[in-house]
Amino acid sequence: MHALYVDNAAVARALWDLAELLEVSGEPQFRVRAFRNAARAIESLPEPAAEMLREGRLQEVPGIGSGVARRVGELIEKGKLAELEELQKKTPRGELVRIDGVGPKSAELMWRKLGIGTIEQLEEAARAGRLRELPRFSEKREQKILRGIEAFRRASGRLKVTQAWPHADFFLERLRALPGVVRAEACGTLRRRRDTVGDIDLLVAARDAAPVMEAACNAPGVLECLARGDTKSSLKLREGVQVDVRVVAPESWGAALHYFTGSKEHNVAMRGLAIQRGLKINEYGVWDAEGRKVGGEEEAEIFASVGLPWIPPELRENRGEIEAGQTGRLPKLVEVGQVRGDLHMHTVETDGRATLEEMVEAAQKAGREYIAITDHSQALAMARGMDATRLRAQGRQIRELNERLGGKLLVLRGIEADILPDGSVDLGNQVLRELDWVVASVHSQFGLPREEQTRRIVRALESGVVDVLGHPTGRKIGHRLPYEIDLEVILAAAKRVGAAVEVNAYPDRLDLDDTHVRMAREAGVPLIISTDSHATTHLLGIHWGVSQARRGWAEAKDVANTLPASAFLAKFGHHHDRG
DNA sequence: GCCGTTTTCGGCCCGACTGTTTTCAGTCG
Repeated sequence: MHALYVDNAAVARALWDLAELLEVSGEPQFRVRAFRNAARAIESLPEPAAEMLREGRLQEVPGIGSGVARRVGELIEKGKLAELEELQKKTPRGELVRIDGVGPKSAELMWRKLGIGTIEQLEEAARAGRLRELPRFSEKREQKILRGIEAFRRASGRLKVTQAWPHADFFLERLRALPGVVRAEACGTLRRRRDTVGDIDLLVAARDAAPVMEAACNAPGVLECLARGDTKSSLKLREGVQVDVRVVAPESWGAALHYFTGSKEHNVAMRGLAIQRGLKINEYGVWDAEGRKVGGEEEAEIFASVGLPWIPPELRENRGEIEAGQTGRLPKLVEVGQVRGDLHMHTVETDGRATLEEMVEAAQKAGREYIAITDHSQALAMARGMDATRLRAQGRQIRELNERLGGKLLVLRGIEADILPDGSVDLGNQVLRELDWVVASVHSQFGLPREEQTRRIVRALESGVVDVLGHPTGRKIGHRLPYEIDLEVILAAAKRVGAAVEVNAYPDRLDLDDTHVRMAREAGVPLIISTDSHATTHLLGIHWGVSQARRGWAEAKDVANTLPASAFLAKFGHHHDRG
């Protein structure tokens, strides 16, 4: 049978769905967890699972055995899992467990007693106060569930950037290979690098649009063609993603790219400037009062026509970028190539999937000059957090490793220490002072009132042992809202004690986000962009964080880990006795 | 379902919080 195009994200998604449905069906946790582990493993594979399966190497991946391999095979052969479809028919309530505060037991109970099978029905029941009829449910619980639904909704229908890019790349590659295609790019929110995207907008420059429309609609993975015009088609992919493909003539490329990149607010402001100059900007070009075309092939021409330098897409939100351009004050945004250090990552010692040596090797390949190993501290029992003894043992390992590396990569002895509810930092100052690098993060008590949560974090910063506040707002995109904090107060405290704030590049987090980055920058608090890697492949994701920093107007000078190792250590090296 | 092997069976990160509990089930990380 002919093999279908099924990317790793799609395989992983099928496994996630399967795990979810098995969970609410009352399957043993271990079986459910096995599928989730496998899904995570597949998500972070450096190459297509389909290929590894064909070459018989898939089962070598930790977490993937014969069961998962068989299911991956079925997905590639048939594009679906019979078992999954069966469960979806029988067990429509799987999606309920996506809501923070709803687990398998509640989902099952709500289904059995109230017939609630979808998030929509759950919301309706919670609003109507019907959930409190259930045992162990209350009005308070209903409110919590409604908040969970809000967090889910805020990202629902939207894709995380990591999910969107592989689809965009897949199409771009195919489209660029077509004869007659001059250029092809992703635009819209994808090009502006927002943390989530609604749909995928692709722009193609070609003289003849028909072959492009043809190729797009018939690409593998296209479930249906929602609309097919002469120059624009909308496709729905099997994974539920919508892709819009638009073709323009090469001489309109720049104008169209600008137009479809947006944001709408930015475009409105730009067109306003054009009107002041007696010009008109549309997606085909820039036109003077007599209707003559005065530009449009290159994007820079659009900006030049209204007296602006080219503005990077990440800034195009009408948040002052036009004024900055007019006054020559556009920031020189940080670039991914400028990041030298990665200061947040985990190993098998706690909840990472790679060993210290594997992480070091991968970090070298990723081009880092220095890294910090920051496994969890003991308070995070779920991740097998380290006590002082294990931490010191790891420190000795790192010291030996540094000797062997001979300076090719500098490995800092670090930790991601829990900020306890009272604001103390797990493991205590004495132990932490032996380290080179301390990330401190909140992993518990997310629901504290704003003042208390703020005070907790400020107190941790004031301990003086914290180098950087990890994922400062705690959000998980599409799952958990940020916890309630007064970031201004926290930034002021960080500034006072000389601590940095993290731009966590992990795609589920992207925390700080763009607006918070800008606040930190304006408060004069250094940023640290780190991957929070739990596997070697995650180390390559630093650019997700760089994009958020760029959206927050960050320059290299605002990002401390763009410094060479020596300068970085001079800035943060208040510790001593470095290996 | 995955894993390891002194193991092809019998384990599988497990402690803390929350709410509603009158002793703990459910959820989270």
